[in-house]
Amino acid sequence: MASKASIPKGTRDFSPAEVSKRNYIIKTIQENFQKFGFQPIETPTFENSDTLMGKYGDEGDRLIFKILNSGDFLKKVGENTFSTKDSLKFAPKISEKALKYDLTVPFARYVVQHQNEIDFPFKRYQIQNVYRADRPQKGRFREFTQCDADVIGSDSLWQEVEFIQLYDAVFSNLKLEGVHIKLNNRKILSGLAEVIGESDKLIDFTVALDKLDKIGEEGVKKEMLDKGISENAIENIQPIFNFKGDFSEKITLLESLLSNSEVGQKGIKELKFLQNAIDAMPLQTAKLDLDVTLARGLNYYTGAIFEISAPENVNMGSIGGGGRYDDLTGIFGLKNMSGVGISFGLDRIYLVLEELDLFPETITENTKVIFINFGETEAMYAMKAVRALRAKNIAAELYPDAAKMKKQMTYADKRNIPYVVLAGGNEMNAEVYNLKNMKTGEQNAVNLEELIAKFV
RNA sequence: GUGGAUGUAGCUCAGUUGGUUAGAGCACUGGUUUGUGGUACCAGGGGUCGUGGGUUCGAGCCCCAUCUUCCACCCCA
Repeated sequence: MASKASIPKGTRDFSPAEVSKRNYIIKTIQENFQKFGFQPIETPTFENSDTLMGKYGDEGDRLIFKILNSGDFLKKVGENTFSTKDSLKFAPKISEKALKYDLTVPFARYVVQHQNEIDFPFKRYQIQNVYRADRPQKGRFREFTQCDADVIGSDSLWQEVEFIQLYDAVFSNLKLEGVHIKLNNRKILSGLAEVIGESDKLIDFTVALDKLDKIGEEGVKKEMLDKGISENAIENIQPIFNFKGDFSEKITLLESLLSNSEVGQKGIKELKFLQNAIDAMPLQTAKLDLDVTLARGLNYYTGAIFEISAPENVNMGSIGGGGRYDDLTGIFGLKNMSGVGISFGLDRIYLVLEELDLFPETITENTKVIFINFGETEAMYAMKAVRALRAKNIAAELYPDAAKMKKQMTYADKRNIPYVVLAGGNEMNAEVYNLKNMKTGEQNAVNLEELIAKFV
């Protein structure tokens, strides 16, 4: 029985127009990745479960798609495991593979596995789909595309500078103005936790702080109290709730706040380095912000943290993010490899460009000219011209059937094909082609040479 | 994983306190126009009202379950 045609929730089909638009974004990102010296790699769509499990925290484990083993896998499960009905214990017995959850962890695995073939520092980019068993929402899918660039094997802060410039270059090329590159540093967060004497609650502290723009000052304080952070400690960091001003003013404020924290001072030094570099080489369209409430990827980020927020007039969360991780490959047994990387969220950038109507108009235009089919001998005459045009790299096609003129014209119009050639008996005798501009309606007879010249 | 909305033609949506044969616009097909599309006019095709149960003489409308999509939380691109 034929089932109703459908796709799993959180996944999408892409129409020709959508693919064209996606390719436009991908091409822009890819060109810039290459311009900045990154080389492409690809990793499998699925990995061994133990490569992924435990790398993203408990929440992450829950969101990893697990792949059922092949064969009669239940036979291999012991009666004990079976009868306890404990999914956590049961799952690994029947599933040894999982869909990849992001590009960073598989990249770390790749680096460790191929360390002897890689020339460090290794600059790689990767544009692939990743999968999350999340509940879909606006701009949130279960299959989506990430575009990552990472450098591994260098702890130079110039890499951070380059990534800020890379973000700026891509969004400038896409004509997306008003993008904010939000910057923070794990060392600043550690410093803050340190000076209030709550270093052991760093994660709770930062996760709560991260919600400042969402639940407000009171909400954050309440969450901190709930997590066991003392009232006194919260008072000590009161200034960061009114953290206003430009980059320099914020740094000054942090300097006094973190004067007693060694790690905090280190974070400030890094921020200053980036600020100096960007001051000397200003960004084109993006804006660099210092945002101490930014706390993403704390499971592995150790230095800089980036997050890209869409222009304020669109309701979309972050459209990219990244950061510095000092020991990502350590979990796979390769120590002392500092890395830093960023990611572009293709699907969200798409939604933003769509909402702001920023896709170029010609993007869905592919075929430049279509030939009307008047019958077999006329089709042969047309096909010779089609072949000549294609030889010159011009996308041309012949309508396959000798259908009614109206139908063929409508087809050209719907396909957004800018030119139509009408060549019937009269034109054949005169050895010309009647070229019609679909936009202006203009029409004139040209010979084959002139026809080709129109398009090159 | 938690909470709240939603689903009627290919698409966007009407559909009265439950009452005959479920509508519109757009799209599609054909015609006005047998060598000219995008504008106009005429005609036509297309829906077991998400799915499965239930209440009722009678359900698109009420009840239950389930799925989809959307929104918020958690988390995140």
